[in-house]
Order: sequence, then structure tokens, then C-alpha cells
Amino acid sequence: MATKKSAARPKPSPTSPPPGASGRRYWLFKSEPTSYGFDRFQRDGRTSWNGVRNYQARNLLRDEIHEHDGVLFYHSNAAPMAVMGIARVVRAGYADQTAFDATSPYHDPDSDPDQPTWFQVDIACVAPFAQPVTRDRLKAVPELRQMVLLQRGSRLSVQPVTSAEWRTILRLGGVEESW
DNA sequence: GCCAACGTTGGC
DNA sequence: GCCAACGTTGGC
Repeated sequence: MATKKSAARPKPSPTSPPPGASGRRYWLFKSEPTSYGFDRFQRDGRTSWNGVRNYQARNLLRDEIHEHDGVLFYHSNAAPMAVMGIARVVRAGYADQTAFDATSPYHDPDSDPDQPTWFQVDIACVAPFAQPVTRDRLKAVPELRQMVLLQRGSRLSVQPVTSAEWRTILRLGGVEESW
């Protein structure tokens, strides 16, 4: 029988959200606009998400994030902090090329090309939100209370989003579901 | 600018 | 393997 033990904080697992009806899964990528903002991403049309140097995020990039998955592009450390728009994964995890580049700030001499330590995925811009969905707005929506982004101490720069959260946020952003 | 939360490093 | 010190992230 269940006892008080179950009152121990159930830490929401940051891995493996169930796929949505489409089989596609959803993610949120954080970026500081001073380093790579959504404007720039829109102009580029496509980018490699590299330079991630955290093992939990690495595991997602390497194992979980697949072609066609949906991505929310989020501005962190910004005014305002907000989801700016959506992207789609166009290439699943492969070796993070910046790790092998001695001139890159993300260079990691310990990453072996035959057994890379770090991974990147490629994403393409799909659509900007009609208006960014700010962090304050997200916090005000009861259905989004469990979002990884909004959890205390959550710092993961690549994180899972449930299909319900995805739908809610697209609606707030004014983007049609069928993208 | 502050600082809580978290991850990593390195001495033991 | 423990854990204190340190560095980083990122919201406030």
C-alpha cells in the first residue's frame, strides 16, 4: 500500500517524452540572442546546433532527437525571455564538428572523431510566432506548470516538451497546428 | 548585479 | 568514492 514515501518529490524525468500522435517528438532549444538569436536563425534558414557541452543534453542530441521532430526556439538571458518560433529537425545526431576545430571556442581535444564525445543536430526554421510567447505568459498557463523549462533550477539547454505542451504553445504563438 | 541551483574537478 | 571548491547557467 502506498505510504508517505511516495510524497518524496517525483522529479519529472527530463528524457523520453512520449511521442505525439504523429510519432514526432518535441523539444525546446535555448539560445541567448546575443550569441545566436532567432532573427539570425530565420535569415540562415538552417543551422547546426553545436557547442552543447552537457552530458544530459548530449544524450538527447545523440539518442533521442530525430529527423522531423519539432523544436521550440527559446531566448534565454534576454528581454524578454520567450519562445520565438518553431523549427524542425532536419538531421539527427552526428559528431559535433566544433569539438574537432582547434580554433573553435568549443574545441575539445578529448573528443575522438571515431568515438565523439559531443553531438549536434541540424534544424531548419519553420515559422516565427506572430508574437513571441514570453516566459511570463508560459508561467501563467496552468497546463504548462510541468514544463521542464519552468521547473526550479532547470538549466538544460536542450529539453523535452510534451505534445500537449507543444500544441498549447503553438496556439499561444498563433501558429497553425499543421506545419 | 546577485545568487541559487547545478555540474565538474581534483585532493584525499 | 567522497565531498569541498570552483565554475557556469540563467532567472530574478
